[in-house]
Amino acid sequence: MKAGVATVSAMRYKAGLETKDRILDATRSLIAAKGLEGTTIKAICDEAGVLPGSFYNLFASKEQAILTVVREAIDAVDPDPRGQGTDTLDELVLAYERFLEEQPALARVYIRIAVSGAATNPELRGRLLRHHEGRVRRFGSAIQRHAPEMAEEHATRRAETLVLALNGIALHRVLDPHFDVAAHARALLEVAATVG
Amino acid sequence: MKAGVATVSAMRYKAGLETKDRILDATRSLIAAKGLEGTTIKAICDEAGVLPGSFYNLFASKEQAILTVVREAIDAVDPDPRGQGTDTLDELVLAYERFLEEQPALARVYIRIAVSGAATNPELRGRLLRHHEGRVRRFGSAIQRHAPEMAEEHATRRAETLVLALNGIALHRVLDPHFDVAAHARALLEVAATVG
DNA sequence: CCCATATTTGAGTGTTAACTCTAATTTGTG
DNA sequence: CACAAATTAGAGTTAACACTCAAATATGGG
Repeated sequence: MKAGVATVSAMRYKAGLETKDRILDATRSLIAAKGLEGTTIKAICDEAGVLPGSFYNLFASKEQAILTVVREAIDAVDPDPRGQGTDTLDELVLAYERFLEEQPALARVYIRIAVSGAATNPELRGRLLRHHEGRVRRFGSAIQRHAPEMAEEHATRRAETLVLALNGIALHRVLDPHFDVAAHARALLEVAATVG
Repeated sequence: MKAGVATVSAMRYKAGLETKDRILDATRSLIAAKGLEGTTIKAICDEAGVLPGSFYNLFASKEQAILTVVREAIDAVDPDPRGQGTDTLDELVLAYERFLEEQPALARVYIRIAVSGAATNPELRGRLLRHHEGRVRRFGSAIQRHAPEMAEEHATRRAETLVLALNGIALHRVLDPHFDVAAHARALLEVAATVG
């Protein structure tokens, strides 16, 4: 019955599953709104309408709840990581643009964790770097599909530049919620597509 | 003799000035290395070789010390904000590249604060946004100087895309200290310069 | 070298953080 | 509907946090 450090409930009843969802919802919106510093157990429990005892019945630690939300955010950046060879560059950029527009909380979590959490958690940093590399590969092959005459090395470099620029847009969105993500994503796409 | 909330020393002796420098050095490197969460009074004092009483003799609060370092970081991003009409685009990009390479601690402070501190401190967010706008203007006029036939609106948009992309590079540098900033800054410049 | 004042010391304050524990309650199943 | 297990309640523990203060010491102008 013991499962590592703390005993976490097996969640056989639906009440537990609903509570877990409420806690994750609260954690997600708190990280997005206040950052990691403002995301305390008390704040999470207040927002979720739950007491600390219930929290620790479902999560071994505060970090575990946060990491669950972070993994969710990382997964949400790419809509379909398995389909590796069909997306066009336009589709990839548009997908990221939609992610930023439609899931702003997750997008903010992604950026916040990239700069805050990665400093103290090496495993998380590795995960983010691997995720970045995967994204560059996808963008690179989309570029090569669009312009087959381009050398692979050149395409990869251009892909990385593009991904970094998109992250710059996401970063600025954290600072300025009114920032027009769509317009800038398209401006970026225009630049990237024009150059031979 | 009272100066607001707490009484901060007048710093007439050089001992106090040296201590203040050590505290600011410690604060800067701690924010860069561990983020805001890891930057505690105890950590600052240990690193600076000082006791809490000395800290509060020189700073009214922890926030004041952090804001001092943050202002320093914001100022360091632009080498000469007054010279408004002589820099070329190459020089502006190169200057940012050098800032990232030569003052990595300040660069990390800048990025960390942009996503962490700006959430809770509206005044800081406003300052960062104004700073961003100023940078976009400088980049925009450099572009127009280089390509006078370009419409101002178009130049401004391209400038903003470029600044955002550079911030994306700085963001990635926080994640990966081995990241080749120079190569990517130049790749970006190449793309921006090629397009008519 | 005096002495007003700047600076440092270091123990101490109150608060809040994460987390624990036992008892009470709710849930679904045989 | 009974009962075993899951879930919740809520007070309590421990540690770390930002910050204070009175006493001791160092500084440098006169």
